Amino acid sequence: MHDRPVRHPTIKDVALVAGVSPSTVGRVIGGYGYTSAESQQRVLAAMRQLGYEPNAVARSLKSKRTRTIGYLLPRVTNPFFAQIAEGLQDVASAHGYSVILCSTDMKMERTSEFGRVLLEHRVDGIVLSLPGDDSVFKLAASFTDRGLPVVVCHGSRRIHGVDRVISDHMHGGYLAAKHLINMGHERIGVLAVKGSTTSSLILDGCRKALKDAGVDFPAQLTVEIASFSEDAGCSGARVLLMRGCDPTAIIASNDLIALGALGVLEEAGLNVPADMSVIGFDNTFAAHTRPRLTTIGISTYQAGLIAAQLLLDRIEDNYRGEAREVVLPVELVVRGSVAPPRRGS
Amino acid sequence: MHDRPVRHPTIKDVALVAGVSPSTVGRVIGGYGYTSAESQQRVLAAMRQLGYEPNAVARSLKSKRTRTIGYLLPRVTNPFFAQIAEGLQDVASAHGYSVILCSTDMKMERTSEFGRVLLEHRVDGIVLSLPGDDSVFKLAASFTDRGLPVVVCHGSRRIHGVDRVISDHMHGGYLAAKHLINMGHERIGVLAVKGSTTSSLILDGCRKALKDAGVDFPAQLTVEIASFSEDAGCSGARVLLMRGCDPTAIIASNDLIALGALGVLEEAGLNVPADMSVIGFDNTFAAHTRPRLTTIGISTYQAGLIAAQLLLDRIEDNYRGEAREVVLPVELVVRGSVAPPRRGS
DNA sequence: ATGAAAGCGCTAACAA
DNA sequence: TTGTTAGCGCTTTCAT
Repeated sequence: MHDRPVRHPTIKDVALVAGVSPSTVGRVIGGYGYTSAESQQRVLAAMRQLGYEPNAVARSLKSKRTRTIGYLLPRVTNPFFAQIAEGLQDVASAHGYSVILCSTDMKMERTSEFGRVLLEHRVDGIVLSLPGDDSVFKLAASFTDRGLPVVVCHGSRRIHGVDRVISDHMHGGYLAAKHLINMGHERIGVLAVKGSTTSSLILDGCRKALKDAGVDFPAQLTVEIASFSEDAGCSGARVLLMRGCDPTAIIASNDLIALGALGVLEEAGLNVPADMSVIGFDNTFAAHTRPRLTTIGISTYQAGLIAAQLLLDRIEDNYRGEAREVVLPVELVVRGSVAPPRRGS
Repeated sequence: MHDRPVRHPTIKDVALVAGVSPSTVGRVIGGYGYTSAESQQRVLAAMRQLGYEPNAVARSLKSKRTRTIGYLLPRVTNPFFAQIAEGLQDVASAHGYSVILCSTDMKMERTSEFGRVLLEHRVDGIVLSLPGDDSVFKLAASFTDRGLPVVVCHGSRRIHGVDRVISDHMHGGYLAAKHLINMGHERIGVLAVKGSTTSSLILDGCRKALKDAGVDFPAQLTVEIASFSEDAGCSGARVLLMRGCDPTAIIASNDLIALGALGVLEEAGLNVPADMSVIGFDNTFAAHTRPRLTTIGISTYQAGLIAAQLLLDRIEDNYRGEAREVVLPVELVVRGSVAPPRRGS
């Protein structure tokens, strides 16, 4: 119980036990240089006997590489980012890298604090999934200035000189609107998050689909909401219902928002999809709602994998060209929240 | 663009610019020993001028503390663990610690690999949220053997000499069953995960409530399922329906399982809660389903906070006594998936 | 109040 | 093939 930290055996201890010099031990462990079969056996035996674990800290000090990457995100509890994190981590650990989690809770102060810590820890690279306000640019600069590779994975706008993985949100918006139009809808409300690049791309997509179909899209049908949250979805849906523009369908900027809308519609005595169709976005919660949400599927896990890959390319110096941009395809996932509009409405 | 890693300024560079010795710079940064106001000013100015960031790696090598903790969990994409992670990280970062995320995907091999990496990285402590099979004991021992503090946060059984934070699952089972009994239910099916301590505690709680009420609880009403997943919930619900024991309510071992059951019931043409009541467990998805799930609320975020606190106590040597166990209270969260059983059924 | 110097554990250039 | 040595950036003891 009262076992105070046992000193870890060092390369020197191993050398002593094996009866060779520390550098020979180093060579065996590192697998470089020449070592006789005999030395190898003895070193290996000594390592096992002592339970030797190489000290990554000392190694990093020497090599100036920590085999550690930082992931800055709004909140891990949002499945969208958790899935990215999972992807990141899978690739990272397959390459012997560890991931430091930095869930910023969208607080500016915490974010820059995390930035400082990551810098001090001398991480080898950073993945960013943060909303695209100006502070992100400064943050990213604080990394790139020091030659640290950065990859943006969803969230912010393009940052000069930084690799980026995103999804084709505009096409997502297009697909959603198209689907509704095909079902016969003509008055489609959109819940868009104010200041969000993602939302404005979705809107662009919707506009294109509506224009292609020759359907009108008055400004009234777009409601600006404060955030990508269920609460914001509630308020947004209420506003939309009260505007009197009489929509027969709603496109939300993410599933959480759609969830809020679903609740409000239920309260209002409207049946989904009979009285009102709803389309979500991102496919995080869509399978779990009732009715199940028709939504736009985003390959978040995949995005995480690719982001890690791009980052490792830079870290291991396998790529040093211009900033790359990977745009992942999205897909319409049809479930049960869309139906043709009621006749005469 | 082609900015290859710029060398970080060191304490020596700062010393040179400030016109003092490296040790003086060290004293100013570390805030120990004596330094004249004048030196302080010059050092601070030099630091700012050079954009100096202390090197945590070098610091750790010297101090033998990395201010880093590891979190081993099954999957970040499970909100239950994501919430714990969030809590952990909040406390950790408030104390200047970073969290290394180790999402094991429940693969034994990956788990021990992560263990090795954490050991090599010389983390100061470890939080474990892993299922309680025998491998966890070995894993935990590999840490404690080296004097590394470990805290278990949900998941496994008690590990000798290791602090632990859990929730009162048994009482949760009791509350769930009691609630159903109060509504008039007498044949309550339980979906229990095979080999899970949590599930067996929930079962114990149910048994107690049923016994208190003098209600029979034949073995048939308990279905063993393979995992805490939606799929397992589906299969479990199907089995339960086919057994002919005619339950009027179901208690699931977590919300995800309940979700699966909800789907199966819907397919079977059964209305929830009119034809069948359902109670979830853990309150991760409950608010988002339709009907909204009545469930047992677990304070996961809180658990993360406390786990981090216990761990930091050990790390900073503020506590060195016997293993502690914190049992968090649970609560019944009433939503819309429970109603009295149909008359005559 | 400040500087010089040793050493944390490892790597790597050089010597033997 | 192996050993010796210097040094990564920082902390800290010991002199000054």
